[in-house]
Amino acid sequence: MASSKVQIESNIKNEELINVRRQELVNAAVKLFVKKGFHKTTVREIAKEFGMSMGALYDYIRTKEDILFLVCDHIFKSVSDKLEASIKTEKDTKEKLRNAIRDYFIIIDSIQDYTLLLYQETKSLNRKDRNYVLSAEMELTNIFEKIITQGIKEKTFKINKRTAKVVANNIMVQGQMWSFRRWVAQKNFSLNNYIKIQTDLVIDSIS
Amino acid sequence: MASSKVQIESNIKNEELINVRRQELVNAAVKLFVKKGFHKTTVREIAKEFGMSMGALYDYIRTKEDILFLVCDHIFKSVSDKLEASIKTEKDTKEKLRNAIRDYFIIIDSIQDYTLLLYQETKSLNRKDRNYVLSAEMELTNIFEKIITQGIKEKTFKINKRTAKVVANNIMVQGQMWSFRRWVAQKNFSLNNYIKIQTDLVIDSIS
Amino acid sequence: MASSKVQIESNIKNEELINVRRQELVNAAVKLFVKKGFHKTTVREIAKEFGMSMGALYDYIRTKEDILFLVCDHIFKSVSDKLEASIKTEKDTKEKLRNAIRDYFIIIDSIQDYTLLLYQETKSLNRKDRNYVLSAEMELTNIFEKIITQGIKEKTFKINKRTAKVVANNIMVQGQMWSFRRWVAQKNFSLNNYIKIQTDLVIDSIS
Amino acid sequence: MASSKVQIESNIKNEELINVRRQELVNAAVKLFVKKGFHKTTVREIAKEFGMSMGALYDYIRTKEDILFLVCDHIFKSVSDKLEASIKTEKDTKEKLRNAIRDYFIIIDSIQDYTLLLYQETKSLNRKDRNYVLSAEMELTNIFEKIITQGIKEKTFKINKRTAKVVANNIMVQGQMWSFRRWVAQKNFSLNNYIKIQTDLVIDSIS
DNA sequence: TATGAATGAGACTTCATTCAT
DNA sequence: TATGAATGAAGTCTCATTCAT
Repeated sequence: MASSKVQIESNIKNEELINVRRQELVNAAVKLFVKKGFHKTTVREIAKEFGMSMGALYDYIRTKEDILFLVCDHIFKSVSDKLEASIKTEKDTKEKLRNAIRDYFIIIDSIQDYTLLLYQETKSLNRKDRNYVLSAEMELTNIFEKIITQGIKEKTFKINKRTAKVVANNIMVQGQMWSFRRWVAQKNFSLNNYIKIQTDLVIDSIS
Repeated sequence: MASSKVQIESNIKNEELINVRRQELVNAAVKLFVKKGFHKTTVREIAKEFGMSMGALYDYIRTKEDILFLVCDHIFKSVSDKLEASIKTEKDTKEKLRNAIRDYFIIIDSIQDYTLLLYQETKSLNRKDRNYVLSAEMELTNIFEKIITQGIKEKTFKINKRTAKVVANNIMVQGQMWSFRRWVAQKNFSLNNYIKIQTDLVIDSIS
Repeated sequence: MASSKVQIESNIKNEELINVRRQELVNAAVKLFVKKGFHKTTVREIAKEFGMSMGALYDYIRTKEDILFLVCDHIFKSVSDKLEASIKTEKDTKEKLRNAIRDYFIIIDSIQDYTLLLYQETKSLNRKDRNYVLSAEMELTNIFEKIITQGIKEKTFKINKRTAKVVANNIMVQGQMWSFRRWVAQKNFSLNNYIKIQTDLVIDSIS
Repeated sequence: MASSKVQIESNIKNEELINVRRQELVNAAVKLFVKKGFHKTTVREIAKEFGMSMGALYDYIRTKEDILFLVCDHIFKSVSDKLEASIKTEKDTKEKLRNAIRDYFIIIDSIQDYTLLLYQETKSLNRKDRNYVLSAEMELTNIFEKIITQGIKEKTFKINKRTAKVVANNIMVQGQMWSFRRWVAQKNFSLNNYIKIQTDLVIDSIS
């Protein structure tokens, strides 16, 4: 997996404790960020949800922005881990793509609040952290691109390589669309429905 | 056009003056919002860019959020007006869809900073204003949906009506993708290139 | 006099108001700094003594350190203005030096709390501001050095130029001593007494 | 020697351990205080430099201020011990004064950072500790006063007793001047130079 | 005796909004 | 109608000190 070790400084020496507490912190923060957005959530609220004092919270991070980064990193890893696991299966390429799309959409659906958060607050990160998140996103996109490229080699898909890149990106945003256009997508379709329609459209457009 | 008259209260009686000033205000604000985001832009900065005092600014709005709404409304109307104009031409349906997609993508490209802004800051609006913007967005989507639906009737497109809705939404987000995934889209493709690839994919998937 | 215009940014546009308010601010701050020192005085306390809200206070300065600088600048100017005025009189050189020492010591005595403050808190300034204050101090020292140097030329004083520099500095610190060693100086001597003794010692050592 | 036993409470029973550790503590703290000043140095930093945990540190002191007191006390004793040792020699009085001044200036020079610290941070001590340091300072001054007084009795020096007190204090501050006006003193003179000039001035003024 | 995670009060600073002029 | 000084609540972050282990 990606996992270039996140480096956020901490006053705490016990590394294991850092990991445990940061996980708790992410859980606390995500709940609030989803509800109110990053800017309207105060550190005090996060500390309260975190169940510790403000001082203790700041033993695990340096700035409020660090919390957002931890959250973004966590969300990305959730998707990434699950998707990579699902890819491992042996299937013919077209089937593999169908499955990848399906699994990806299901993952997105299961964490849709997070997805929304990820795409709305990324811009609040500093340059370095934002780049980290973007490159993480790109890794995900590459998974789809690779499958399609393989299909091209096998003559399963009749598009060129550049188009493959566009299609891979389309799949990504169509997944995200399920979250951030939920007012139209989820009002009109069941998840299975939506998956079937989108998958067919994609396959049709490249076969 | 859409334009259910925006209702933001003002101290000023002269309606024409209100409109002129608000347009200036939008221009000032948009520049700053694009650069720094809504939350990190201060009202003082807006007033300065606006070229008036804080007091004067507050004669035209009630809260900072009102400014965001004016901006969002303005952006949406820009897109909407231009797109509706482009639709008016008499062509066969497939050509009409191609043209609509092309024009839409070109509009998006010409105001890509605004697009980004629209999709990142909408959540900072209050419920009422957010719904207004969302419904405006839906109107736009409907333009594409209608063309496709007509194509279905004419047997030009061989998909069903429900799929038409998905395709229309896909077109919308693929246009937006040009802005908010610019780091990959615009790095790899020219606008014309991108338009051609996406249009072909769409047409292929529904023909 | 010195008065290289102090440049501290302000939100306020009316320059005269800035000057008036900053003078009030200095008066408020000095009282507290003298009593509790710079670090132990809170901005809130200063605002209260200042008689305005914290927000208003921060319209006239940028950081707490700016307040310290304004105070230091004000103290220095008080001494400098008064001393330069006293030098203007026409007298023979030895008498001129006696008078300058006397006036300087009297000034120091009249603002001894400030003197103490100046020499204890200067280090809390940033590099630029500290240098400004130090060079202001040096200007003062130069006044004495010049008188002595003139006496040397006139053969009134029989020391060399390098020693003159030391003597000028000695006069400076002996004046300051009246403040920061007050527990011994002021316990044992009246101001007039102290002035006479120190002046005689200086004159004796260079005549 | 002076050394009215310093009384700072400790959790530790083993007195010898206390002394050893406190000496280490002083060494750690002095380095930081000199660099950043008392207020800007955190207890955490001291503990780190000290090489122990925060808890351990607090076994040897009660408050942060205690550390400052230990440091001040240590500095004073360094000067005091060395100076008293140098006085013991048998010489005629004038020579004895010359030697005492020389030795004092040399000591000051060797610990000039400490000197600076002592005179800038003393005010941060509580009343009791501050008085202790001041009286320690006075003991030092007395050394000079006694030599001069003896010279008066022997008719070597032709000033009165009250003036002797002033001269003794002048010597003290002229030594300190070498540190806290170093930007002018040490830029223009070598230590030997400075000592010679100041000593001659003093001797001339009282002979 | 030693560790270091945790506390919590309080510090500095910002900024949307108001209102006397 | 316009100005801009003033408000004051709230935000982020720090740090001396404690205490369970």
